[in-house]
Amino acid sequence: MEYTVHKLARLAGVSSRTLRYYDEIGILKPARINSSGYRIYSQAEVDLLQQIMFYRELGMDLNNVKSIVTSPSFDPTQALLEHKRRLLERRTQLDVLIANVDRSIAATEGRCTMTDKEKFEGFVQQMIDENEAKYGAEARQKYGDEAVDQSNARLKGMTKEQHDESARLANEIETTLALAFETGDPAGPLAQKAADLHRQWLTFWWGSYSKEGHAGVAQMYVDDERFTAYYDKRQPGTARFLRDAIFIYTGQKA
Amino acid sequence: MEYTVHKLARLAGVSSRTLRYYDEIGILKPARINSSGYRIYSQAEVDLLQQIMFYRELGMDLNNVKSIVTSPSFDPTQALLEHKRRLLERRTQLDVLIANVDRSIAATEGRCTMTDKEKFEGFVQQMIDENEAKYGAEARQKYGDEAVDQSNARLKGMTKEQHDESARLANEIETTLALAFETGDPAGPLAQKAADLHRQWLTFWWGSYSKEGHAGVAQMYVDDERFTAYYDKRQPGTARFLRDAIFIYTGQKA
DNA sequence: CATAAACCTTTACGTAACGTCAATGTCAAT
DNA sequence: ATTGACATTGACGTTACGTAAAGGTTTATG
Repeated sequence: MEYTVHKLARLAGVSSRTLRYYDEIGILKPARINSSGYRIYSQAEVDLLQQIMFYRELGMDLNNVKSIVTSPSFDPTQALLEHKRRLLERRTQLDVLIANVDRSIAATEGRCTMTDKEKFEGFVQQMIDENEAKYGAEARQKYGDEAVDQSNARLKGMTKEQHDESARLANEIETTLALAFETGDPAGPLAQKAADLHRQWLTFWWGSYSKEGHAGVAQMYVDDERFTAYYDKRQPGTARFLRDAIFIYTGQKA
Repeated sequence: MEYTVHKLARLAGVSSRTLRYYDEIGILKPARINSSGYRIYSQAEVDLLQQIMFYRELGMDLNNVKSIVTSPSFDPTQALLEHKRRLLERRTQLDVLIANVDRSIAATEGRCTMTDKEKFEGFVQQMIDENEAKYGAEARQKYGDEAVDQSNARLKGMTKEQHDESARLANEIETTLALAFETGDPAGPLAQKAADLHRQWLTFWWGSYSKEGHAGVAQMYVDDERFTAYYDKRQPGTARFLRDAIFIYTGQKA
């Protein structure tokens, strides 16, 4: 199937100006130009436009999108998986916002009180998202393939049950950690429970366990922006808090 | 509690430039200016900023936001209820996008085909949103309460409808599954129909769908005695049969 | 066959919501 | 007393298009 600008624009729900602009900045060029100078798009361009729109939906600026989709190592399928991960993240952020608005409604009715900080929960995420959009591409380029390969290899070796178990653990870590963070005490029972869950989770992936390795990973959560972003996505400072808790758990000096 | 620009900015996760701009365009003026010309914000401004940020999150432009929040008939509590409605809408749209990306992944793996139109499902909504943002404020001012009431009714109706739909699906799964079990063939059309119904049912509850999740649940039906008991209550072996059918449906190896 | 409607083209200026200097003043703490 | 972190007001820059102008092409219709 071939499309002119307007046809493709209507299909995708964007303006023809947008497509011309995308051509201008070299992010989406038509398959060919016909004898009258009209832009003609075909299958590959339809799929690429979809990819671009996923990135845009997730708030990435066109410059970044361009550097990703024009990269020779761009893998559409991997990108789709990444889109899905980001969309799910976005949905949990939306849930935080919805919880926020719920509490705000309750507050106006005097059914509860909110601190000023709580009034902006779920919005702050934006900053992190933008940060990810800015540095994410670069980080992917740095660690990308290596990390992907590694995790894929592990994944193949795991049975589905193991996979489920690890997912369950990861989930429990997240919720326990969120609760522990509220207490503010990395030595407290909740934080130590989170650390222990994290040990279990790690043992899954490594097949073995060592206190040194555990502490090392914990430190990495603070040093490596990718992990920091992941753990801090709900509450900034969570990565650091987890590291502190794990240091105490492993008996490491902080 | 009183805030300077920077303090309030950090609290809300925006830049101080943004707050100065909001002052400039008259959308959020500080409570007062101190003797050195500093902007000082207090409680009312914190709450108003939250409102503004909800509108912004939903894609409304500042001009519209201004005309709403500066209107003498602006009702913060009503606005919060409206925010919630819009956020929930936004979430269902996100779910459409997630379903889209799921199908797109399946398509790249050759597990299904997609029309070009389907590739942009969930994006198109944007246009409607923007349209709503443009003319919504005006319409609300004109029809305000009536529209709100209507949408509230729709929400209530929707949830009941959804509830009914899921019950209907569950019922259909049970009968189809019973018939399919008679055939003894988990790859047959009846069993596959049951698997598909089960997918629909699952999508209802999860808001999204993934093969892995589907297969995981299927395995759980066999592993967890509570579920096994439920599905086997009529015919022992039904849980296992359903799992096999779903594994075939999702293309999983049994 | 003409002609209007509905496309397409490039060029170019406009806009929203800030980001980012620059030049300057204020405040708290060492 | 000075340093560093804050504040102020301009003012120009940027992104991702919108919008209009001036014109060529295609297609449907009288």
